[in-house]
Amino acid sequence: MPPRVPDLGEAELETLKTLWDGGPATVREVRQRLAQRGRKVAHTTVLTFLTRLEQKGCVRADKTGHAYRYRARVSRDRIVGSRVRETVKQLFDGAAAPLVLHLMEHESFSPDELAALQRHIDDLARQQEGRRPRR
Amino acid sequence: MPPRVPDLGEAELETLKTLWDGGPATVREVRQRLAQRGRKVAHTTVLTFLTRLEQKGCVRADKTGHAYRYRARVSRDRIVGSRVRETVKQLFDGAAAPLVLHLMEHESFSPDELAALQRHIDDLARQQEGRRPRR
DNA sequence: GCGAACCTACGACAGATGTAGTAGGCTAGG
DNA sequence: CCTAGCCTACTACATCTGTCGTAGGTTCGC
Repeated sequence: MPPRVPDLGEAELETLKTLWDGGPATVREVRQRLAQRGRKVAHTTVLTFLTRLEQKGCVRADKTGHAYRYRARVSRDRIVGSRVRETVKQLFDGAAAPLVLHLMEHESFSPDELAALQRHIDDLARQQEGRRPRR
Repeated sequence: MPPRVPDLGEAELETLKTLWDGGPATVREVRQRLAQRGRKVAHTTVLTFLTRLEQKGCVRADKTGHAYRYRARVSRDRIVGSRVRETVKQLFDGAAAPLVLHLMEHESFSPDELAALQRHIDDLARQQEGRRPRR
């Protein structure tokens, strides 16, 4: 439904993540969260991030007390989905399967993760079988 | 081994792709290939892309005849690998499994692709079994 | 030998992004 | 009340990227 997911810079995304993970917060708080994640920037820099995110429609600012409190207006899923799609498009011509293969070949998985993936893929396969033969 | 994979802009990546896919080429040829992919830009723009890619160490220019011929110096795998890693890091804190799950839930796969993925994942699982129990 | 065609080196420029300083306003404690 | 602190609105600026135009050298056909 939402018209379009705007492009976000790396720092902007990082900022948004602090809101998804820690809930609504003031500039000061966001700054602390960013610092914990290793991004140590000036107070006004954080304000800039938040302001730009607001212009892009990704966060909302509510006056509470003396300071504004910012909260995410787009879900993590939406952003993640669009970024992943973007990557798939750029690197694999839009085909997801090659990316999955790539990941299976170049990244490592714990036994648990592997089992989960197996289960998931089996489910997908079953769904498809159930749909195709059509009786 | 290579020190580092430099950051590439979207257009730069697109340009590199034409070299991977079609082999070494002149500015003129690269321009045509880009046009076919829907990116219609001026001759000098392509030259700029190629020049920047050269500065970043991604392509090499050989004087052949009157015009330079550019060829990729980094493999597609290296670039793809680093981009994927980057994405995984930014969106999933570096864990590949969640991305695979995400893809399985939000993207679609043909029966063939599904089968291939299944095979692949089973292989991985088998490998792990064989390594863990140790006899 | 000349002009047309082509080639590359530079310089430019706008927009996006990361980063920060300044200035002026509001708040709360004394 | 008045001051010390905190808050936000602006402005600024460097870099990176995508896009070109101009200018000057090279080549090739005639």
